[in-house]
Amino acid sequence: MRRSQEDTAATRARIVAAASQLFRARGIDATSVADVMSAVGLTVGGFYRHFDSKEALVAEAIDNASRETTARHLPSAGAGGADLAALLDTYLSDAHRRQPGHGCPVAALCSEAGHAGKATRKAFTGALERLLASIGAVTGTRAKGHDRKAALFAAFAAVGALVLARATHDESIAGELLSVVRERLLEAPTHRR
Amino acid sequence: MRRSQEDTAATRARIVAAASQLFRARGIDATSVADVMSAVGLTVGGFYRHFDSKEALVAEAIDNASRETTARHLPSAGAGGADLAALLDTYLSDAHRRQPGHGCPVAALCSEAGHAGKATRKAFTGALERLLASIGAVTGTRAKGHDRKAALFAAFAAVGALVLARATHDESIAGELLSVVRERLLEAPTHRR
DNA sequence: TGTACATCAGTGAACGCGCGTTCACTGATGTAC
DNA sequence: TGTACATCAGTGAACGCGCGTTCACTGATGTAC
Repeated sequence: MRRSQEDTAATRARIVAAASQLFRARGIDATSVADVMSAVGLTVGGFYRHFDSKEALVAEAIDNASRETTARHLPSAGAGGADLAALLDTYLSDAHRRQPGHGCPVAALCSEAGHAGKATRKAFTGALERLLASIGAVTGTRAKGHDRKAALFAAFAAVGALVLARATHDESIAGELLSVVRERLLEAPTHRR
Repeated sequence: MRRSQEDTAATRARIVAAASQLFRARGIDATSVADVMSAVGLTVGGFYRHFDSKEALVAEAIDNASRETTARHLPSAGAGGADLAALLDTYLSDAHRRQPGHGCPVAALCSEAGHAGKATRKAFTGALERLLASIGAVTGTRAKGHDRKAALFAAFAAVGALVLARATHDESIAGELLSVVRERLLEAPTHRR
């Protein structure tokens, strides 16, 4: 039966939110359209009233996750008060490692997105650009040369360590990877205030 | 028809080699058993004379790729003559970025392996341990504290940058990621001889 | 060394299954008068 | 404001397809005597 415009918009948003979480947590291929719809309490058939294809949902889910996590990790972006070390510490937290479904989509989908379709890759590239822009916002847009490179270097190490820590299901290795990057950030702070 | 023992062993090795390349290049899910077998010039049916399941092949293919790339990147491992900067420079080369099928399996499968079965995750963890051991071999097994952490940090940054560079199909971003890490390695060498 | 037979690598077709997508249908919502 | 009708969100079943795996069969290889 037909629903009101508000209900329709709300349902669409719930589909994107559920997809966004499931894709990050279980992977894109491993999550079916039926999985997403039943997570929202609906049946598969209705999906195509909201999206043209699964890939359209994937692209929107990645974009949504990217905006959401950026806003969460950079509450004061632009104000210049953000701290790279603090941001990376959140990024490298056990909570982030254990809950990929609520975390950075770039880390969650990095090796899978490359094998996907054009729309998915485009959305992933957008998410990556937003991540790099976040580093820029934290180090200051005027920071160039060594400062900015050091910040990017630290960010890559953080993403790399998080991804590898998640991929191995050996808790001791996972813990070591993250703590090495954390300690290194404390030992040699990579940005100056 | 039955084949000689040598032929059988050779066929098995060719299956592993083809699988190893295809899984890294296209992804595990995106590569079917039929794809692998036809790459070797055989039909699907014969596959199960060599392996119990697709996952058994995946595990062996990851292990094979790991040993192969480690041997290639660390020809003088143990002799103490290897150079971390040189190793990372090879790792960050355009050739490595463009040919994931012949490169590091850890970088190629990092976000996909975590969603796979137990045997796959075990093989991936083994490959990761071998990668970390390589860093240890290059920095010297006796190196502890800051030196070793700096080396691991650099390695994570290299893996992270490579994976992200491959995931985006924006050539300019991809190139920037790798060059930032390369420059950073030259600016502030992360290991002492 | 020669012979008879069991083994088994590889073929090609078939299997059940889950996937993305489509479709006829229902009935509340939105719109035109 | 009220009425008649077009719209369309959601259902539930069906579709074609590709997947991993199985199986009867073939014929060269390996083995027992």
